[in-house]
Amino acid sequence: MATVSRVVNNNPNVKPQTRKKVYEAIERLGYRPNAVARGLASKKTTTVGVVIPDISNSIFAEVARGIEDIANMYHYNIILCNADKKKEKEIRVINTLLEKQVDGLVFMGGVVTEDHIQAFRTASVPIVLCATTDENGSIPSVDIDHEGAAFDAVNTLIRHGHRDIAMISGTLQDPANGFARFQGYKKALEGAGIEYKEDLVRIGNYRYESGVEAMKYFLGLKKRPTAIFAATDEMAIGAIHCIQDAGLKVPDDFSVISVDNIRMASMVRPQLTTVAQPMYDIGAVAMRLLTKLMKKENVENSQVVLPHETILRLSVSQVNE
Amino acid sequence: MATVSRVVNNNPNVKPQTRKKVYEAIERLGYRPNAVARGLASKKTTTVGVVIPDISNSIFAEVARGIEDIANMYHYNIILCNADKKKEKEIRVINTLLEKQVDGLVFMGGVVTEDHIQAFRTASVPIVLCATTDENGSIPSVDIDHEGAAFDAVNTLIRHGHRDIAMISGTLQDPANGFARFQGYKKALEGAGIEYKEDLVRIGNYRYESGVEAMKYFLGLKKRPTAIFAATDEMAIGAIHCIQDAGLKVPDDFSVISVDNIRMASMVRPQLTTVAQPMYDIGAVAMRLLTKLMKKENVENSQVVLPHETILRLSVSQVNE
DNA sequence: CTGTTAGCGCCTTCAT
DNA sequence: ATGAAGGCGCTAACAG
Repeated sequence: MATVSRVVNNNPNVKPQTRKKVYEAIERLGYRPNAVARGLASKKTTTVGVVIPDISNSIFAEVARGIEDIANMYHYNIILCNADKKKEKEIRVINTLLEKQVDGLVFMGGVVTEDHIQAFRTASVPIVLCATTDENGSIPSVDIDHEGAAFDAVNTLIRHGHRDIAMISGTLQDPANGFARFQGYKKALEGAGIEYKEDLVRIGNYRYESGVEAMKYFLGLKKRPTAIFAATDEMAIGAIHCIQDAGLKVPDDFSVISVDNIRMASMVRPQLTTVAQPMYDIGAVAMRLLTKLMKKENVENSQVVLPHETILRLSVSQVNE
Repeated sequence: MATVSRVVNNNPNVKPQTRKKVYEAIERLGYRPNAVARGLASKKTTTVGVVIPDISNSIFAEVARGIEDIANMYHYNIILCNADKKKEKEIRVINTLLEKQVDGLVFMGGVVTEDHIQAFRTASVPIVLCATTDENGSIPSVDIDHEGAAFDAVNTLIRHGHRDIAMISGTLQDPANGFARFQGYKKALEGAGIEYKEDLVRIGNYRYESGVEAMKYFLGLKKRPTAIFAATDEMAIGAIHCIQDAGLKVPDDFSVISVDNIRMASMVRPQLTTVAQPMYDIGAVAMRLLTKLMKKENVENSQVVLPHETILRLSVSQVNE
């Protein structure tokens, strides 16, 4: 019994011959170790929980791949739980995961509220935020500088001579993808001495359709903007199609730029100019950080901000006077 | 101790007053039940494992949503494991999931080989295949009729007067998305008395880029086809962009049709005509089937085939002579 | 309705 | 290098 345990756990204190015999018996009997019993006895499950806000969002899917590759590398299993963008469900899966005795948790995307912090606080295992942060930075996290990314996006518009720049924003309640990107927009305008006009901002929900809607509104303006900054690629693509469906052209009639660089960004015509966030790396770095935390290694910086990069493609052009 | 167990498990045999007291204590102590210990004692984990071949494929993501909604409805947790389209990894996660004592397993997408069947055979819990089937139909499954879907797609091309119809296929090793769809193509041609020509078929890998490549090849043909049938929407979209980048038009110069109906199909211009598979429903029905199996209810039909439907959009037109 | 008693299958000392 | 024994936290009979 104990010897079998040793063999299964690669404990060196087993005579090679015995080890071989055990393996044979395992094979013959079709023995499969019971991870539940093992977890109970050893108080470790070698699995980490990952809560993903929306499985059908390709950004999170890519982040998840990064998480997973690193997890596998360190021999952790991961159990992914979808939370459907619902706060209530997020809290629920966090608790479920904790009950399942995961050795660590990564919380992806999503707004981190006081209730989340509360749930995290009761956990006895390390937690890292991934592609999101909490406002007061008390929890280890890996993300990009959303405001900076937005700032850069709007600035490339400005450098192309645009001054009438509209924004399709996400909800301002969302500190990262929403509010921070909006702040970046405002600061870029301010930096260029361009007046901020409220009717050049529409709030969308990050998805394609809301990009279409917002653009319809801008097309209806008496004084149309010459460029559109969308908080996400999906909304930007919606805007592009709305423009095209109206018989106008990108970038001739409107330049459009956004933030994310999802796969689809290079699968539209014209290909989308956008500020890329390193999705895979965000996941990978977050998981790496978590492994350190789980091993109680001390980490110097637990609030990591990964660099973004502007990808020039074909949806932005010099403004034509 | 036992009483606490009763209240936590909603056993009715507890005086309401005692129940209340227990809840208070739970609250006060911040007690969180240990699902691992519970699983060991009760021999049930109320979780089902889901292996997803490729988390960044939106089809599987949508199927997963169907699985999840139904799982939640029946109070099962699900643990999603990505397998990266690698057979070896698929087998590994199946075993991991089984070691974790899941109460059931859904295996999504992917080719079901003899090795898979072998792994399934050692399981003592029910398994259902989802968006795939095994060749001899010995395992419960939920899928569409891939051959029929492809047949319908090619037929709508034929009804629009096309006779020079090329196909961008998946690998013929894949029985469902590959071989079956290819068979549907051939049968449709046959049914219309059109000769099958080998150089009108290219093998892709289901992804956008391979659609582009295949289309480049067709554009280079001395006698070009007038219509393209792609085995997946992604490849179809690649083909469309390849056509457009060559200065030609869809559907004026080429009609294109495919199978899947991913979200992106209506997010391209022209919007893609395609044969829709009910992704969410495939997941939902599979999970429902699994719940029945787990409860040992008897099911009449464990090989369910869901209907597909042709969605006419703008990428197919009458052939111009 | 509530408390007592065995395990669930494994890991981990402690002897041998 | 191996075996014996206790216990991980909970559920499931069984008494009372």
